[in-house]
Amino acid sequence: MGRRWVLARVGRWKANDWMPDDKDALFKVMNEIGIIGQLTTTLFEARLPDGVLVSHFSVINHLVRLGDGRTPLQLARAFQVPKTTMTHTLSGLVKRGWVTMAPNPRDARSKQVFLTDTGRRFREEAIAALGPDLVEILQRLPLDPATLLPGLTTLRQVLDKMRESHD
Amino acid sequence: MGRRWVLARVGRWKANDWMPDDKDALFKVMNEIGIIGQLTTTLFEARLPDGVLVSHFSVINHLVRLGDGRTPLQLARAFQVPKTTMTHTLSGLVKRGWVTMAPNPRDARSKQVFLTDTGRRFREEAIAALGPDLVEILQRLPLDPATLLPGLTTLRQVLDKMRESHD
DNA sequence: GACATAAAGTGCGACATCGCACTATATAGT
DNA sequence: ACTATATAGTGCGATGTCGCACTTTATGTC
Repeated sequence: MGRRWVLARVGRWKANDWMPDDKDALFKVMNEIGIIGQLTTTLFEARLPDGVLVSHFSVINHLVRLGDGRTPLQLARAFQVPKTTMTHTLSGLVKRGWVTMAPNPRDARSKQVFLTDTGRRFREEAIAALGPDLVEILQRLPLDPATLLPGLTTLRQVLDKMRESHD
Repeated sequence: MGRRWVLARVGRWKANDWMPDDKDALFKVMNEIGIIGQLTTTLFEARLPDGVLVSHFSVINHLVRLGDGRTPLQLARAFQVPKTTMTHTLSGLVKRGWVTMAPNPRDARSKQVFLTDTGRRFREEAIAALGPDLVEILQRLPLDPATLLPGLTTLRQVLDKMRESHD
């Protein structure tokens, strides 16, 4: 189990004691996002079968939505993880019978990843298992999550672009 | 190095093919948040000295802001990590000379964590090193980050409350 | 005060992440 | 075609995260 740190757990900063307002606000936003991401991962992972990680679900989900037959490297790039990490994650999926690996007829260096029926079923069940939590959050949340989406998407796109232009 | 997965890297879902609108929106929000958290961690860690993690900065920052003399367990709770993880993180801080550990005079089972001058200086430098990135993000971001803050804070509070009431 | 129970910290082992280096294959330049 | 370079995948080792169990000390009960 890797993961789970955040810039600084525990909210509330005295604004402006070391940063101008806008930098301070951005830092706080990133901080809150880190915490929420941490809590979300923990929450979701608690709903998955023992030993199954968000990484496993994410890959299966990706294959269901965008189509299987992808190569491991394509998946590694899609998730922005090193290819060694993807090798490891895929080996777990193979072990559980959720995907199969086949040689890529177009390129003998490469492989293709295919979903199995069991794999698709795992995704359905994981989504169903998460449902009640989403409902509970929605019940407690005094705002429409859709209102947050545009701003977050914009922020993500900015960060993505920066990553591209920097490395 | 632990962590770094997100519900599903790669944006764009066909809305509504498996979830009602509001659940779908919430899922997307959590997804974006996971990705942003991942990118933020990577970005910040690239600005820290080699081998220094966000966890190290977070603990030092916490001690500077809320005062040192805390016990390891208090810190573990503040960051929502197991106490073994905090032991490990603190040992790294001691090794680098950024904190010292002293027996707690109030409770012989326990210790207290104190900042050193070097530790405070590390924090200053880390913040300074992150500054240019924050500026660049602000320049590229076509919105005021402060507008995102209330919604995110609300969402975090809801998730925090749920965690309390569930375990 | 003696004793059961709880709490603080840590050693250890399991496992995830990821950099490095290596093999096998593809592609480019001549 | 031949050779140099680049790319796909994986083994290995280092390190972070975290559950379990253990030691030491505190607290609560009689």
